[in-house]
Amino acid sequence: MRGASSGRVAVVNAYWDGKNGVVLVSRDSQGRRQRRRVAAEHVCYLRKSELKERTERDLRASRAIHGMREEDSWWRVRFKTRDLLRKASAKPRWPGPDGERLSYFERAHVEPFEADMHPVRRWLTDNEVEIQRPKRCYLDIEADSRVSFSRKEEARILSWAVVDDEGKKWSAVLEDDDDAAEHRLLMKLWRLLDQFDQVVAWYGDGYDFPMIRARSKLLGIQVQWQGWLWLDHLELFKKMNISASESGDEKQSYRLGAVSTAVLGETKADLDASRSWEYWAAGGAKRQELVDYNVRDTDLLRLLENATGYIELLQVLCQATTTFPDSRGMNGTNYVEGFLLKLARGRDLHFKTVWDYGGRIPFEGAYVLEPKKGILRDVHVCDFSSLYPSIIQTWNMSPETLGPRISGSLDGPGYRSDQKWHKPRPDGHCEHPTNGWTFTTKWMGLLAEAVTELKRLRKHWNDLKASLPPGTPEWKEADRRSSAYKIAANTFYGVIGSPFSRFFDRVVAESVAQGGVWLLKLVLAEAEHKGMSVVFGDTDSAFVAGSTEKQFKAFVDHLNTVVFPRELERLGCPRNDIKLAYEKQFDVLVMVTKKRYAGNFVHYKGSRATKDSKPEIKGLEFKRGDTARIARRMQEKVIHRLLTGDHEPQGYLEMVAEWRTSILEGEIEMSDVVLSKRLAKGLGEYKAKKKKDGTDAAQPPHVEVAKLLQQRGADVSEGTRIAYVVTDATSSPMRVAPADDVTIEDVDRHYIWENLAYPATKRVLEVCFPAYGKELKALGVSRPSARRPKPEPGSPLVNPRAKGVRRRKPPEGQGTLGGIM
DNA sequence: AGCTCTGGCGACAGTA
DNA sequence: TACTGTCGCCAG
Repeated sequence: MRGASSGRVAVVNAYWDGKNGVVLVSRDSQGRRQRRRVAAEHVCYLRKSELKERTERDLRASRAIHGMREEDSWWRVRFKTRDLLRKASAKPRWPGPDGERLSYFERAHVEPFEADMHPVRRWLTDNEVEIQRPKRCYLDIEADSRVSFSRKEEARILSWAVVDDEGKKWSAVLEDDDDAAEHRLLMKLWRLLDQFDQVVAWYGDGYDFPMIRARSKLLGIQVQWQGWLWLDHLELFKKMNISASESGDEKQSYRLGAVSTAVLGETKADLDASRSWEYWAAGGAKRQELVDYNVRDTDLLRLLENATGYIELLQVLCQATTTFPDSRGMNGTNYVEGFLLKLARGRDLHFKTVWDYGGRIPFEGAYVLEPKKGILRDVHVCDFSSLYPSIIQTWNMSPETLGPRISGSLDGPGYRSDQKWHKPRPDGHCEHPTNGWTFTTKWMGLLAEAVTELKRLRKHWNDLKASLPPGTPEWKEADRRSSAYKIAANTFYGVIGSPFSRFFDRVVAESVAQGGVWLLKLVLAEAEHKGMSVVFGDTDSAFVAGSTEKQFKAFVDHLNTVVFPRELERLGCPRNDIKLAYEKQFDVLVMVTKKRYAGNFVHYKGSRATKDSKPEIKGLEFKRGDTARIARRMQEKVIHRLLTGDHEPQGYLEMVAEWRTSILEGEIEMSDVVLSKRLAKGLGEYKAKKKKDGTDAAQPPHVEVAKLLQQRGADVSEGTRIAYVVTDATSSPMRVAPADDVTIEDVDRHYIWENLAYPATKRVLEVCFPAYGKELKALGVSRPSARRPKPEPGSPLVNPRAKGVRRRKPPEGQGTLGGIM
């Protein structure tokens, strides 16, 4: 075993027992699970220079203290329990006799560092540790469907299925509807799980995990819950897939069925799980159907992992950051902490205590250029490779490398806003280009080192991606992995900017972002200087027209070899990791607004686009999961036509007019018009505004619908997607209904056209054909207005059949939406 | 053991 | 009709 020979301890899991022990779980060379208990260390660090003799004496004499020892310029003070440590270091809930809310250490004028650190993280940090690959299984359970989700703990578990990595399957089903049978069912599950370390379930954190935990407790089954790595596959999928998914279709639903269809082309077993009880109660073949369904569903998780590799990716990330691959391991603050604390060992560095959230401290972020809108030809795009990580490296930015500020604005009475003060830059420091802060160059900062490894991994997948034709499945796979490392690398910056993190440093975070603003503006200015035309830029990318491919390549080279080195040297940067890359060219680019555009590739990093290459679409409704499908389809159609080079407005007006008629009069499917939005918080947390007359104002439609669903006992916890339709948009607030409550006949057709379907397409056409604004606008009106004179019968722009009037059936066998569906 | 960040668009409810 | 505040989702 590698762990043993290199003096490292290999662990597959570890947990705190809640008192004074940390339990280490390992796999020995035969693959057997071993448990070992070590002491939990409840520790904080105090600066020697801050600790007064009197306080030191107090601490030594205190019965709360286990002991203290010197470590370089720090005192490491070990408390007997975590509670005692918290008492000494956290702000007390109530004021003391003097009316002040001060902790013991605050009163002693010494700042405790890392006091809140979890005992497991403490152990992982202080020891040479290797995170082992867990034995993984996938789990899914079926429970009594008669019990509403909100009372799910009262539902009896009917069956479970477990599948391992190789596809070996286990399952069991409830024998009788009583506690003894359920007890047997769960005992079988726990005995099986005992051979695994990691349990993966879809929406596990929201359903399966709390469920088996609650039922086991209820039935008196004692298990050491923390002995497993519980991983919610859905949450992981969302985190990793968000930047890889192509259209809003993929985001509309994260139900397992929808995701597996999108990723695997495979549909969930055909069984209505909301009637699980009936299947079970019927017994015999019906009951077996339920079990088969349960097993197949579980196996989908394994197949999904085979197709995406996301769990493997998490494994890689966790091993690199000394973090366990469970749901918490996905958390950025957590794995960044793991990585940085390890890196800080032996550097005489410790980090602040974060018992409580210190409050938001906002800072300035990236620069987004107002785009040139409409149809643009031959646009070249360059972008900085891993911009924020490179900035961190180049200026050696890190909380502990921050030096003095040497310039700033002279604001106050008597000064103009552009007047600045300056001091000379001290030796051994480099200078931020715009905010006056300096960073030492005498040693390498923690952040810079951390970022280097992630950049290396990302480069590997990016190189592969660039060698493949854009849009192909291999390209997408490489893109997915490269995105995951990008997410991780950018997380380091994000965590520095997060007040929840012990590494939070507003100055450093803002310096990173503003370094990016300065660099991007350098590029834009240079392009203008070279006579090119800048059409857009966002954070780390510049969109430029008026250049040939060769010229643009030379332009990028010039920046890399002349401009950046010159400017960075002027600022005293110790190194230059800034690299601009020629990313792609579009022959047609439809620019709608900031962050919303569609482009047709000529090439991507030199790889020529093929017939099968899909266009790049960003930010538009097509990409969004909270839009109506009909809006996405229409917009997609228009975008594709525009990108093929058909820029004749008349054809588009006709196409829109046809769609308009179809939507107002033809047949539409519910799935075309359903809206689906996530509850971003619990229902009670939404702002409840009062109207001027003192009555309650309406909340957003999806929240109103969620309130209704809650009354029926449905799951409306944070994160739930609420599917709804608008049944009458003429009233304010609009009348809405849960999608499952109504049929297409109940949906407000004018609303569909005027608000759901057309606007997304209209905005695209408006920027492309500004001369046709009037016509495009007129097409958007369908509802007869009481104010307007009654339209002539047969007028092309007004639907003669108001809502509720029976519609004629469309001709047999004809697509109703002009063939777009 | 709850929490990467900022910038930005568009939908709605409500006000003036 | 223009504007404000809240919300969700997306770009980077």
